[in-house]
Amino acid sequence: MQLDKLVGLLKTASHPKRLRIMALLAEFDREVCVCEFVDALDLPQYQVSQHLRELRNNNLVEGRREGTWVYYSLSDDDSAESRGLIQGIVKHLDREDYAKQIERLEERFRKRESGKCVIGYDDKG
Amino acid sequence: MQLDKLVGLLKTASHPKRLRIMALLAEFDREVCVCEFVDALDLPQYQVSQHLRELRNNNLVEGRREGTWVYYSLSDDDSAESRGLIQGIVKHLDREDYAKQIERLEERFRKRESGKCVIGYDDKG
DNA sequence: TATTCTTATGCAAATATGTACATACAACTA
DNA sequence: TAGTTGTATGTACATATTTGCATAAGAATA
Repeated sequence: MQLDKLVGLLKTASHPKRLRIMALLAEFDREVCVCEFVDALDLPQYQVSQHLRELRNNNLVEGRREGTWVYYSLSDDDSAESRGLIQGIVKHLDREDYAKQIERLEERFRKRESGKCVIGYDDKG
Repeated sequence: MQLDKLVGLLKTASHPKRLRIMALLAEFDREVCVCEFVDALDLPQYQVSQHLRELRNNNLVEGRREGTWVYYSLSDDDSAESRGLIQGIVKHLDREDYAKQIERLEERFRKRESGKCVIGYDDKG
């Protein structure tokens, strides 16, 4: 990987909220809806979108719109190499450190219907 | 690893100069003198010291003074876990991206006497 | 002690990043 | 078309990081 790209990846990953977003995506290896992140991470919607934009701009995640909802997953377009590195990084994160987030995300997954997200988020103001 | 610690590690690593310093340390798995870094990286001395301080503060490297000279190596005091992560990160760096630095460092190693650094650095102003 | 060499640090200016808010955009539904 | 809900973005402000420079501190040697 080129120096600049590796630096960009690390810089993007080195933020507590973004790291958790990536950890959740890696943990479940499954598409997650924006509103599910809002509830799981307990963040205002604009923050989730901002961090996802940052991750998108650095090719770490990709979004797929389905109607009103947008589902995110770890990027596939990008090299398998950077995906491997991401997995290698987030696996070092203590599970206790985001156990609550995992739990809340699972709770949200249970509320899906036919695998689709059907409810929004609690407004955090 | 705790969230904050992991974030700190990534943040510290996500700088082109520091990443190269760590890559060189990992590449040779050997103590490197400050003045050797100055020549290998072609950076002013104060910058090398500043980055090494940053790396030290985050427990990524440790310095050992021997007379006037100070030798740095990847931290051992710290958990083997973070050392493994560092190795995992720098191995993703294209060798071409710092081949020149490797070459210049090897050149400096050849100038050692009894394994000790005996010359200073070219002043970069 | 004075000098020289290697390394470290404090400070200020420039640059980048994070955060909050308002608001825009997109898609569905009535 | 208007209203509603989910998502995205632009802007402004606060905060952090980077950089360059001057200079200090540590250690050897004359």
